[in-house]
Amino acid sequence: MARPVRVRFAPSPTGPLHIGGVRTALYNYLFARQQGGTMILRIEDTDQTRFVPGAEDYIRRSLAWCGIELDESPWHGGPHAPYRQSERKATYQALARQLVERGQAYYAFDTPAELETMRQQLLASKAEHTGYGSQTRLQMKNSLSLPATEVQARLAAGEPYSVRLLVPAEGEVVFDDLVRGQVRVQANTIDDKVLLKSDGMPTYHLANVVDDHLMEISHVIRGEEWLPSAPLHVLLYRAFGWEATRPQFAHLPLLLKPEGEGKLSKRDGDRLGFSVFPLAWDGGAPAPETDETGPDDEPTPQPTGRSSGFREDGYLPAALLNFLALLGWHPTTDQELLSLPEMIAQFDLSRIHKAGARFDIQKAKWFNQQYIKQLSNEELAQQLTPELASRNLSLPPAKVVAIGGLMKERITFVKDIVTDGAFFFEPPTEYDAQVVAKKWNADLTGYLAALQSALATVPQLDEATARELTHQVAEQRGLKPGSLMQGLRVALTGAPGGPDLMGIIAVLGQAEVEKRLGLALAMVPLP
RNA sequence: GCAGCGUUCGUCUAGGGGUUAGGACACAUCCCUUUCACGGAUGUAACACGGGUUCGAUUCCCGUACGCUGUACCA
Repeated sequence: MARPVRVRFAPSPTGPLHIGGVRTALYNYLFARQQGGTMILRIEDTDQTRFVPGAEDYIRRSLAWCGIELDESPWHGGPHAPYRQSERKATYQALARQLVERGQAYYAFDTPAELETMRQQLLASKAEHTGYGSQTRLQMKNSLSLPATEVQARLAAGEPYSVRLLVPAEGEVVFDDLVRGQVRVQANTIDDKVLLKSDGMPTYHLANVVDDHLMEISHVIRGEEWLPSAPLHVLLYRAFGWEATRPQFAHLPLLLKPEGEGKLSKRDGDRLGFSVFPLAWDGGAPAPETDETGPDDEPTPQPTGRSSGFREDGYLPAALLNFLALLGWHPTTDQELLSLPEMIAQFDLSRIHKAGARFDIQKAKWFNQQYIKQLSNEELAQQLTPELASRNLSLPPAKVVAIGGLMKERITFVKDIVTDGAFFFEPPTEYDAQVVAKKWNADLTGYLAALQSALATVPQLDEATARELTHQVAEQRGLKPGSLMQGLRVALTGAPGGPDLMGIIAVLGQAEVEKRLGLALAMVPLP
């Protein structure tokens, strides 16, 4: 029982890594780090027809961006290399053969067309069991139903065959899931699943069980979509005689659509305007999503091959991880802002929720806002600089830092500074109509004009002198500063609200303030 | 259809035989701010339904409904 914790994240390179996959990877990582265990990444690329170039590298870059570190992987290597299933083919074949020899599995010669025909017949006859199993296997073409000589002949002739698991006709499969507790299933409801495909590649079931065993995986933490096949996997461990070291299962709740029914899909992101991928993806057409090919589904729109990602949308990796971690798990306290080390310290498989979690992008935004607020002005400036550069805006570093400080508490994404704080970079093109109507009178224009000429009297315009000057000029004219400030703000920025006015003036600088005052004055519609 | 899993505010969730059922997002109001935001305070809002067990059930059991996942030589 006290065996070293070894967990794995095992994605298929069939397209960009889904955000649900990121959460699965995160939970594995949290558990591994907390237990002082090992985090392994294995590429499950046994379906050559769904292989997408670039997907594997996308997975690597995504996890790296998130800060999910791997101890063993195709890229890091490790004691159980290779970590790509396509490179482990011989192992699966040998083990599958072993199973056949021991009578735990058998050869099947049915063609896909024959299987389909049989399925239709069984469905039509309303048979109790429609799968390929104890009730039906003797009606099929396999080494159980065919004479041994014919089996040998077919094999010798090089006829394509698959290997299927011989599932016991009776009995119950029982196992403990760390999230769901005891799960029990009647063996006769489990199909004789294909283990080895006729192309010589293993199916997920075989490769997964074999690799988890060989790689000494202690805990299988994966999505709930695998729960129905877990009993089959238990049977496989049993057939191999690996029950004693079988990993413990933990099946995670699914990430659901924000509205409506079903798993979160790429379409939801497109429709509702958010990403479901960590990084932007432009590596060609993603493989069709398997969760969208059901017969009742509306036709899947042709994927554009291009999707935005959380990174490009402006999310900080720490915020994304925090948001994701709480979708299905909750610490013992009410604390919601959790750093990675805090999550590692508090993570607990037994506190994972059982029901699926709807994906609410609102909350993700809130997390991002919180994490931006925690950034120092310098850190924020560092993030802001490339954002500015991409829009051909350039400012002295000190001003970028100042702008960051001014805007930090009023943005959700760093790039919001460019839009919400556009006035930092160029004069307003229009002035808030309400304020103009209410506040732009002779008092104000006189004040603005006086302020404009007074600007030259101060050596430099920092926040303190700005405050001094703006108030002084008002008092000289017998006016209360308070009544003038919003007018001044609109004259300078065009907007009725925003960050501290004196801070804005300081960033703008003497020359720019004078220029904008002139601009505003020229606009004032006075009789 | 069959199998498995699930069901606490609109959403993420805490809790658990006796609670004013707690927190967060969102929403609303107020305070702070001569602005806006941040922050603070307050408010609206939930135990799917029906039986049982029990002095007492949202909590335990059974059933129903609903939902999800699976039911591929995809993962």
